[in-house]
Amino acid sequence: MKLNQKDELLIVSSLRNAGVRVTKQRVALLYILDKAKDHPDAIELYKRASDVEPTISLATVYRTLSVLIEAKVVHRHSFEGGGARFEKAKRLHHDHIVDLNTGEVIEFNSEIIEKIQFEIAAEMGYELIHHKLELYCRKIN
Amino acid sequence: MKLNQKDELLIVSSLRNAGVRVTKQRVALLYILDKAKDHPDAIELYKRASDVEPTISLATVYRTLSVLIEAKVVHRHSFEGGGARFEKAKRLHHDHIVDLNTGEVIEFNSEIIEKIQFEIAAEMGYELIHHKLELYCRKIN
DNA sequence: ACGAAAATGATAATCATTCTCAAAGATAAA
DNA sequence: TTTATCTTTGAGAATGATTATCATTTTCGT
Repeated sequence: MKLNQKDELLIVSSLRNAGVRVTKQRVALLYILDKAKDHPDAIELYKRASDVEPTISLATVYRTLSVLIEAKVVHRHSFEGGGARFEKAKRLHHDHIVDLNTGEVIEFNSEIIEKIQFEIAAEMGYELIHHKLELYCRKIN
Repeated sequence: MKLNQKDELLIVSSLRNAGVRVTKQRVALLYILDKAKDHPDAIELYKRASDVEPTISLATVYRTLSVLIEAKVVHRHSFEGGGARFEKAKRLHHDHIVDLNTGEVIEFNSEIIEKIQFEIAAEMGYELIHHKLELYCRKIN
């Protein structure tokens, strides 16, 4: 699969903006992450990115993920019962519901919880930098 | 180190209560978990349990942890930047603040957040089974 | 105490992730 | 655009955590 010029420009400027060198492997991976509607693991990202840029290797997928996480462009998750999964950072923060039956991951966000978290951290003498909230659930019915 | 008879009886009945067979290795590990004030990883538990029961192996530490987690007697955590860490389940649920500078883990709990979580899950058509909330913080001052 | 079923230690195997290093590629300056 | 420097890459080896294997030992209801 080939990515169009408009997508390519956006991705390239994201990378520049993140202060990292632009390579075709990085463009392919970030493109795939941007397009993903789920939360893939490293192997799955490798497969998908290989379709765009066959010269990418698994080592580079891991290296690039580390770089993008460092630059806060990508988030790493380690939900129960499995390896690390990744997603491109979005404008607004969100947390996750994990369906214990299907493994599906759904996003949600709660202003109230976010606010209380800040208060709790402050009360205990801490500045909240970031957080993770995972709700492990089963579908009703 | 040797554990006294009172401790031993308590641990043995915990194991019986959890519906698992009682072995000296399991007693040693659960004793160590019960005594721990921190959140050790498997190797650290292996070291500490070896002191009580030198015949225990690392494989048995992992196996027993799985058994105790299945029985809901132990919780597994995977905080950012490190392997799995374990703690004995307590009466009341709690969440964790992770000090990004020291790695120290502090427990807290918030009735309000717990309540909102249930509401959010219900709103989205899910039954909340359990959850994980981790606040990554830095000490103020 | 007996016997079926389960747990154990030692070690091999697996799995995800990181490291190594020579070659290729990206960037900035000329 | 050519060059010089510094970074990134692929391939595969290495690592580290966790799980599986299997012969032997232990548990526990009878």
